Amino acid sequence: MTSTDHHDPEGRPAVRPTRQRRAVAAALAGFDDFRSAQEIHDLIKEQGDSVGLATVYRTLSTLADAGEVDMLRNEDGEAIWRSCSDTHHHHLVCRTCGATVEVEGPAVERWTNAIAQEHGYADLSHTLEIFGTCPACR
Amino acid sequence: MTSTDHHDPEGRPAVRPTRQRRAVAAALAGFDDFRSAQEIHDLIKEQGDSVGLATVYRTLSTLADAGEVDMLRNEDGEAIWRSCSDTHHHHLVCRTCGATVEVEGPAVERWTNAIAQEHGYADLSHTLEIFGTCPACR
DNA sequence: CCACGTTTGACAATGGTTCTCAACAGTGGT
DNA sequence: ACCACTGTTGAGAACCATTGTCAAACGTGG
Repeated sequence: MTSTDHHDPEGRPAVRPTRQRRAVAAALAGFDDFRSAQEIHDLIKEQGDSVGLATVYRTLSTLADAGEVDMLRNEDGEAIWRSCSDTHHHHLVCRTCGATVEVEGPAVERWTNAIAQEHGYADLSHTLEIFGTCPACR
Repeated sequence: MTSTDHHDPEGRPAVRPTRQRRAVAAALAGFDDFRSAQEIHDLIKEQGDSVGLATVYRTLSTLADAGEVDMLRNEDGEAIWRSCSDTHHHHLVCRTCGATVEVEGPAVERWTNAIAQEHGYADLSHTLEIFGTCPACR
């Protein structure tokens, strides 16, 4: 590795700050519930920007890999996204309006780890999402 | 409602025992991990039967509504199915071979209910699935 | 055996997501 | 400022799981 490569000291490939990525970030900053990629794409359009749908998907995936956004699936299996805090947590999502409460469950984390170890499973991941109807939509 | 309608006393529409539904049930009896609708469709073909893919989907949905099979989504958002016991439970699923352990989590159930009530959410449902690598695939 | 409502299957249609690939745009060096 | 080098983008095609359509086939109770 020489001084001419475009990687940072940790070896990650360079990520360029483009107009499109800024637009996606701006859109993400504009809501705090979960939205689909298409909805985010529409939001960007409403903000006067123009970013291709494929780019929205690419950017969201990248951000999710970097841990900067949460991606989860609604009851239909569609991916929905939002920017998130950096601690591991779960969500209580309103089925009707999408209002989201971020919840932590240390007890749950411990429980899943215990169960998995008990059965010899390694390299764990888990999903825990609660769907319901929020007070405003009742 | 007269004696001529084809509904049972509870008002549920009649469900007819057809060759196709028997074939799906037979296929479901043949494995105890989670399979996609397409895989189940293939299994039926291997068993010498022939059932349309749309019918497989319809039958699986019906069985899921009736609580006779579990449907959940893998990490790609695809629906996967298997016959299940009748109590509410969660799953520890091997990412590689699909081996599944059915686990109960009364503590988790209580926790989700408490969290939801605390925030005023009603009409709850929740998903909790653990993915990992089983001992055999390690 | 009949009449009626249910179920099925072949195929089209949907819809979310990813792929393709040529045009474009940051970057670091000169 | 200019260049060469790559990472990035966009339009649209391609994918693929899932659902809709509708006429033909089937199970049921009478």
